[in-house]
Formats: sequence, structure tokens, C-alpha cells
Amino acid sequence: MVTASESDRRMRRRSAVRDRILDAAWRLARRDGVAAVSLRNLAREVDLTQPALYSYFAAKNALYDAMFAQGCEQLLATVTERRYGPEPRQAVKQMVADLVRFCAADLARAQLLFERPVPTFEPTPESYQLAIRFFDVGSELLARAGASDPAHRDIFTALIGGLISQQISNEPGGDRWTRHADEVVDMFLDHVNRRKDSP
Amino acid sequence: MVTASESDRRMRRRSAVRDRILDAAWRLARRDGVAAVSLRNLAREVDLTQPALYSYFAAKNALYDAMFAQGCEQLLATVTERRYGPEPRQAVKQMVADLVRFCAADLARAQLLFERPVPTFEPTPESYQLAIRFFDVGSELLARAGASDPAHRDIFTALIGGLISQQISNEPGGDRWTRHADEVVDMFLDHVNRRKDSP
DNA sequence: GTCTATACATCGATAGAC
DNA sequence: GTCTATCGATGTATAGAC
Repeated sequence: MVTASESDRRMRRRSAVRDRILDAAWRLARRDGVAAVSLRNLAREVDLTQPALYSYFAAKNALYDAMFAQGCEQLLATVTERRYGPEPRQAVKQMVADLVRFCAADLARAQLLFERPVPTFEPTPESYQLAIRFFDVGSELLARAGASDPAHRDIFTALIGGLISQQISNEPGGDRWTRHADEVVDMFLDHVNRRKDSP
Repeated sequence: MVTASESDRRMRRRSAVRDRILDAAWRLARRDGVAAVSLRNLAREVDLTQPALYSYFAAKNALYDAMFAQGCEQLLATVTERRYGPEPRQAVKQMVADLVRFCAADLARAQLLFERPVPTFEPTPESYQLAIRFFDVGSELLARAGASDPAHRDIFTALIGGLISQQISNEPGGDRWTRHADEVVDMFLDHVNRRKDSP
């Protein structure tokens, strides 16, 4: 007979192995690139055989999806736990700075979240929902700073995404582009608020 | 004995086959994505066997490099033949509009030039030189509009690149992001020139 | 659950005959 | 230059023993 505590232990153990697999996948992704993670290498890394991975992930894209969700949760935790000050413009700058730091801290993670390093992989709607929650936090802060127009939100996304993407692609590890984040935020908010005051 | 005209015919023929291969590669890239171009499909498309392609391109990345160079030449031709009006701000807007049109006209080409659709491929210095020449044209126009500071050039690159990249990734074929190009140019040039007038 | 073993399809790339 | 044949790698998936 299977008692509740037995099944509990089983679940725990299963989840622990799953986490070890994910950790190893991140390690390989950081070393060789997200797209270069192979199931055979991954299995060797956690002392399993390649077919055994299918007990934890139904397919390789399910592994990527779990990584995507994990990255989103980390990003969400970063901006949720943070208390952004009452001054709206400063709050936006702090949030952008957190995002820049988040990306610089793990380029593979940033690539998986914001670029498309694996052409055949698209996050499931469930995982993507986590990404949307992050955008919602940003939208809230933006709105308080005077940019509630969806068009302005799109522009802002493109501006910040552009800085980060140029940084990752052309000078990973540096700050040639991202160091201008504050200036771009100021430029953008000045622009938005000027338009509102004198239309 | 090999006469000059015979060797000439041979070169011509070789170059013609090479062009047919490149055309087919672009066709496949537009249909299936840049990364999904396979040498076997490509060979079938031009009625050759897969190993025969190695007579024309030393490796798959050499094919990508030739495509990259071709795309750069087309972009360079677009902005070089154009006569951008004497009003600097208008000229920058026209150049950005040309760039947006260029990208929208062939998403696969834009991806190969401005994103990194094939993780293992990096353009050779020779090909990248063509890309630099395009940037130089843009820098010239930007400088005339008051943005000659390298830092400002970096910011501008990120802003426009961000708009185009968001557009390609999230809504290929639409203009949700790129339609704001003129507004972003104005915002940027206002910002740059304001800083200069009142420091 | 995990293993061994195997299978199928794809891919880039190479050797050697012609 | 082009072919046939082949190599080693990949992702994916399954069967069957333990």
C-alpha cells in the first residue's frame, strides 16, 4: 500500500532530479549557447541516459519551456520583491536598471527570454503568461510616469529592448549600450509628457 | 590547351551556377526560415547532389556569408543611390523609412543582417565591412542632424534596431512598431539638440 | 524509473571513383 | 565537378529487461 508520506517522498525526489536536470541545462546553455544544448550531453551531465530524460520532460521543447518559465519567474521575483520608490520617473529607471542587471547576470537566460535562440521553440501559453505578468508590472510603472498610451508602451519596449539586444549581441559582458538606459528613459518620458502638456 | 576565352566561359558558367544556388537559398530562407535551409533541400532545388554544393561553398557558413554580403550590398545600394534631401532631420527620417521598407520587403534578409538566426554563423570581416559602410552612411546623415557623438550614435542604433526587431519578432508583416519610426527620430533628435543648446 | 539497445529521420561534411 | 557511399552527430522515440 502507498501511504501519503511515501508518495510525498516520491514527488519530492522526482522534483529534485528535475531541478538537477534544469540546473545542468542552464550550465550547458551558458557554456555552449542555448541552442547547443543536446539531450545526450545533458544526460551525461546528470548521470542519466538520454531516454531517461523523457521521464521528466516529454520533449526537448518541454525542457526549453521549463527553462523559459524558470527565467520568467526569476525576473518576476526580481521586480515584484523590489519596492520602487514613490517618484514615478525614478521608479521606471530603477526597474530598467534591474532588468539590465538581470540580463547581464546571465546572457543565456536573457537570450532565451527576449530573443529567439531556438527557432523551433515557442513558449507555451502558460509560460508566456509569466512573461506577460512582467510586462504588466512595467506597464503599471510606466503609466504612473505618464506613459499609459499603448503606442507609447510599444515604443518604450522597443527602446529598452533595443539597448539590451545590441549589448548582448555586440558586446556581451560590457555596458556600451546599456549604460545609456537612464538617459533613454529620461528622453522617452520627457517626450511623452511634453506631448501631453502641449498638444 | 586552355585559351583565355575558354577559361572565361568556365568562370562565367561557375558564377552563374553559384548565383542560382544563392537565389534558391534565399527562396528557401524566405519559405522556411534562414536557419532551416538545409544543403540537401538546397541541392534538390538546383538539381545537384548535396556534396556538389561544396564545389561552390566551402561550408554551409560560407553560403550564409555570401548571403550576408549580398544582403549588405543591396542595402548599401538602396541608401547610396538615394538622394536624401538637404534638410538633415528629414534626411534621417527618409533613411530610416528606407531601412524599414528594406526590412519589411524581405524578413529573412533582415533577420540575417540584423539578428542572429544561425547561432554558429558569424559574418567574415570582409562581409562585415559592407555592413560597416552602411553604418557610415547613417552616421554621416546623423551627424548633419546634430548627432555626431558616438554615444548618441549607439543610442540611435539601438532605438531603430529595437523598433525593427520587435516588429519582425512579434508581428512580421505589420507595422505596429515601425510606424513610430518618425516619432522616435524626432524624439531622439530633439533630445540630442536640446542637450547641445542648453548644457 | 531507469537501464540497454535499437530504430528512424535529419543534418553537415568527407573520401574516392569517374 | 559531380557522383555514390559513408561518417558522425543530432533529436526523437520505442521495446523490453530489471
